[in-house]
Amino acid sequence: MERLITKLALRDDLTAKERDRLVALVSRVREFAPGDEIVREEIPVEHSSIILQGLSCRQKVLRDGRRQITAFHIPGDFCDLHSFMLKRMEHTVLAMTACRVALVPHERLVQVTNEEPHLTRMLWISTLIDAAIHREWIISMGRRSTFARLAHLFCELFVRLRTVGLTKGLEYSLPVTQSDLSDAMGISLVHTNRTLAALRQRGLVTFANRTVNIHDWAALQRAAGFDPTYLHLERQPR
Amino acid sequence: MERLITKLALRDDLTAKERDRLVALVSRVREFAPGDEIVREEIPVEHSSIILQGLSCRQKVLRDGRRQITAFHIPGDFCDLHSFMLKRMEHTVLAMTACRVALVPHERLVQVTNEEPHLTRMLWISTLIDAAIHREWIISMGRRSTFARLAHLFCELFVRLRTVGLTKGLEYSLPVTQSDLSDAMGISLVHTNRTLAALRQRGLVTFANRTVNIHDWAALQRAAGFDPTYLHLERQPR
DNA sequence: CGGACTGTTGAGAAATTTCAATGTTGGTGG
DNA sequence: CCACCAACATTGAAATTTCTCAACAGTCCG
Repeated sequence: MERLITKLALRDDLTAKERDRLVALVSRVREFAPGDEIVREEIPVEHSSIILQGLSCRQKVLRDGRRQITAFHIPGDFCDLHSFMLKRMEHTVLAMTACRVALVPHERLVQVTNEEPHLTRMLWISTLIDAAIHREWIISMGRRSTFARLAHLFCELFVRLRTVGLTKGLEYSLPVTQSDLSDAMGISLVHTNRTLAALRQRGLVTFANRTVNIHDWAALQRAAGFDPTYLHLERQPR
Repeated sequence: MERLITKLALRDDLTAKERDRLVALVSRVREFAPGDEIVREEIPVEHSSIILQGLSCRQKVLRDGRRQITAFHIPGDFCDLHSFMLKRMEHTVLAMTACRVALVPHERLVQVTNEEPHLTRMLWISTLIDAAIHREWIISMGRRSTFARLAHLFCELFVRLRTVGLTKGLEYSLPVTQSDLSDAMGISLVHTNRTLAALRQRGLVTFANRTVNIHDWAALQRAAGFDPTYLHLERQPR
């Protein structure tokens, strides 16, 4: 929870009361094993989930079996806050590692949004940033080379993980397979493998042993066309 | 404004007072010519925009000149409600036709969100649906053939326009060029042209004279893998 | 009538996928 | 401790998709 609060507080101050209300949202904590579905497509839910520990992703499997990952959720992410209002989920949220997840009953969210307008706006913002990340992915998939696209993802995750204290220097853990990366980038596994090799050879970044190691942060950003503005990490009173 | 209210009311009832407050949000109405920037990237704004008439898009131009369209905004869309909280915009909103736009000062939005929690949730929902549309685009760009991708776009726009009464039968006006479609789908102009020809030849849909004509709605949906659930058009009390 | 914008077509080049084989690693049971 | 298995990563090569370049046609409008 500390991480969620840290993230929200980046954008505007939270009062002690607001922090308390956030903490009180949680009804219980659940553990998921790698591969478990945290939220299953189609099944209406009565609570939203905050990732406390572990990595999860939002994905959709098409009828022909192809899979697309639309987002990664890291600790501190309110990963399906939107299910609070859009009960029917079109996607599955999948635990990629062991995950510890805080469950927030929707009726508590209704209460909080009735009583705490400022906190409501702060939560709203976090969903708006999710949308901004989606737009950046669309740009990546549409108009960036696979090389730049992968570089951009590594940049995005680096910045997001750093905000919640999950990087060490220029290194961070990204416990996914190359196949997962492929499904996030919309390319084939073979091509992912070759593009990773190219990123490595150019001395930008290495992805090995489920760890991302950035060799040249400035060059990586340049190659990716990465501009962190869209993550809205600066203070912006609401 | 009627269209915005229609759309919101699809999901849950709005009281007369809430409708009035929505209408009272608007400070003035501006007209834009085709090609005008309704919202310019980087420039902090003090109001949000509701499209009353005309077609606009959200786009980003990369340093190398390539362009990606991330969304189309149709009449009734609160096209940059998120700027209310994320002042710095990373994208430009461009008028593709002559547009009539209602301007909503951010301070009125703060007031409304302070005083009308239910209406706030309804507005929040509309941004969540924008995000759901983004995710569907990511899926399209990542894992659907260009054929299915274009088909999917035509399905999406058909359903969205129909909700605000802007279709006639299986036909609707889509005043964009093939080049615009290319920049939305992340493919080249030539390839767009050929894919449109294929859609036409297979008897699914024709795009000509800036008009989309659906020949076989069932087959088009099937080819696109289109499932309108993500647009959340059913009633869902909040 | 001419020019600007848009749409169409052909053909070679480049990116990406698919298929298929091989290498590597880490865990497990004997 | 080791053989073996499963999952993951790597590589080569042909097939396919998509892009780029380039030319030309159609339309609208001043």
